[in-house]
Amino acid sequence: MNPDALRGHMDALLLSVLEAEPLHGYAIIEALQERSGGALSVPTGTVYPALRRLERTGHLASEWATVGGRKRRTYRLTESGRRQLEGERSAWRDFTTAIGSVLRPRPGDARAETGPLRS
Amino acid sequence: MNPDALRGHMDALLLSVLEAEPLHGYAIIEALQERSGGALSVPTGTVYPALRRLERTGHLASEWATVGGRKRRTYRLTESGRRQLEGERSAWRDFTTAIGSVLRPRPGDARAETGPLRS
DNA sequence: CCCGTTGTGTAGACACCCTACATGTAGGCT
DNA sequence: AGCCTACATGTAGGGTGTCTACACAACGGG
Repeated sequence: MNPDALRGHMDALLLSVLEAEPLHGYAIIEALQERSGGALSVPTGTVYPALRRLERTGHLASEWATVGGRKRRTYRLTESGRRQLEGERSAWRDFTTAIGSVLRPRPGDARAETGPLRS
Repeated sequence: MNPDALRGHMDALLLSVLEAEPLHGYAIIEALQERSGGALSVPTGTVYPALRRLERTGHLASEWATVGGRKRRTYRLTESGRRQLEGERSAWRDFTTAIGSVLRPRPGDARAETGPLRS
């Protein structure tokens, strides 16, 4: 997966995996991989700063917890975050529609015509 | 359209509008707007450098032409560009599939349940 | 005792898109 | 004549979000 392609969609992904239940960073990364069928391998250096960014903008809130001697910072969606997620979803639809309509091959564009089409 | 969302998809867009016929930069920008139903307003400062990048990597070739006193640099797909376009299309499918499967709302995620579901 | 897994985090590099500007021709309007 | 819009190409510099690489730390198994 081209790293640049993720640009601007990270927030949507994070908000989406947190919609059902609060999770900590490490679990979020695993959830992204699992939900995408292994296609998404987001490094920690991307996720942790993004989570802090989303907390700073009020879309997430976090609490510390200790489980089995390990310290976790668990993030959950705020009300603002839920609204943001809806916006991201609609933006995603618009985005894919726009790009898709440009990318979709037009009839006659193929360099090797399949049909006869002669005269 | 969030500028960051376009990141990494510009090449695919340019290659795609050039698939059917060679075009010059200005016409490419108009074609992108038209094909996307007005959703894509890509500034010249994005398109011209991107076209040169694609020419440098061998996916495009260009010739100068003069039409009505105006000088145009007309770009066309190379064979390498056509192969690249196929790759970009398949990458786009993978990308939307991966993001889509994460973004798709799960049953039970809604904060306000519509059904009763009690007991 | 080392190593893999779990877990959080920062620093710096890099890539690419954007804003803003520079330059020039053609044609219409006043 | 002067001005404005459309057409047409291009560069410089800024911003910002993702990545690579690293640091730290606790746990459990071999």
